[in-house]
Amino acid sequence: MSKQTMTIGQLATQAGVHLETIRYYQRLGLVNEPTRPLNSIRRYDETTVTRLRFIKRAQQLGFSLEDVGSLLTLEDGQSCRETRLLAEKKLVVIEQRLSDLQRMQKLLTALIAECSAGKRPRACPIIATLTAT
Amino acid sequence: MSKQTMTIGQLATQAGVHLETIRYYQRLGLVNEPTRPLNSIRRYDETTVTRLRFIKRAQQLGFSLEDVGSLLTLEDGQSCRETRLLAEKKLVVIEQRLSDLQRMQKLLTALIAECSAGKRPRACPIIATLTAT
DNA sequence: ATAAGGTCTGTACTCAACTACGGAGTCAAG
DNA sequence: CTTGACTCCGTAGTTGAGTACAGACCTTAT
Repeated sequence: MSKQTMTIGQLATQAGVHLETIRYYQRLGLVNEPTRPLNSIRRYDETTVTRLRFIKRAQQLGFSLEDVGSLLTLEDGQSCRETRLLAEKKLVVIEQRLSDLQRMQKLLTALIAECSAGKRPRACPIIATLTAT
Repeated sequence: MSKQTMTIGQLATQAGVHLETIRYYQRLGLVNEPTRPLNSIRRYDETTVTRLRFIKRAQQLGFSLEDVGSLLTLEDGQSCRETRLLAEKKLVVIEQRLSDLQRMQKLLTALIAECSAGKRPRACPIIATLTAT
């Protein structure tokens, strides 16, 4: 573990998030709050930058902060059984999303190709891509 | 086009969304509001069910309702140029998400395999999966 | 040693995406 | 032809995820 050197402001710019967002995540327990030295301010290290970036990426994939919280419990794997159950549940969700995204990807690629080929504009059945009941 | 038969309540249960959510989407212009016959109520057809499901799936993939709105414009492809530009932009986003998800998938799969193999619990580097700067 | 600029703490505000509700109108089973 | 359930419309409340801010406390460059 690297030593704690950054102030919260530096942490925020490093991670590319708003400073207040960090405090918010701390309140939720997603990011830990280093103990504050007597009469001084808190310092952070690189691992927190990494964690913040992880949270943001996971959100873009459609996970809520609550989801992120449970993903993060995998990070400090407790019992094997629990870890495994959780991992299996998340995996199902991820595979569902993967296949949805892949379908959209295929469709968009085809659409672009058609346009490039100078075909006349035509309706794009994008809705159909995600329409498995 | 199939004929309009469903009431908004039936539509809601068919699509698995809250009735008020439908009205909300109508206000946003994501779902169209059929004209109301004189002194009667609106009726909907299957295509609206499909559209609602599409919206919900797209949201799970991390798209906002605004994003969804623009995806839906692809459905009635206007000019080829515009369609193509939009499609290309969306494709970039989708491919980024795909690769993030694939990394998580790999990791979780490996983790589950390890657990199944009866290895002792160990920390799972899930954060590392999404940590490309 | 002091002033400018960051940090701390708590509380309050914002915004997207719903969700609820009241009162009037409509439908359909008995 | 009534009565209970549903629809319409407008407006108000809720939840998740931040953002803003005030006033007191640190830090650091001069």
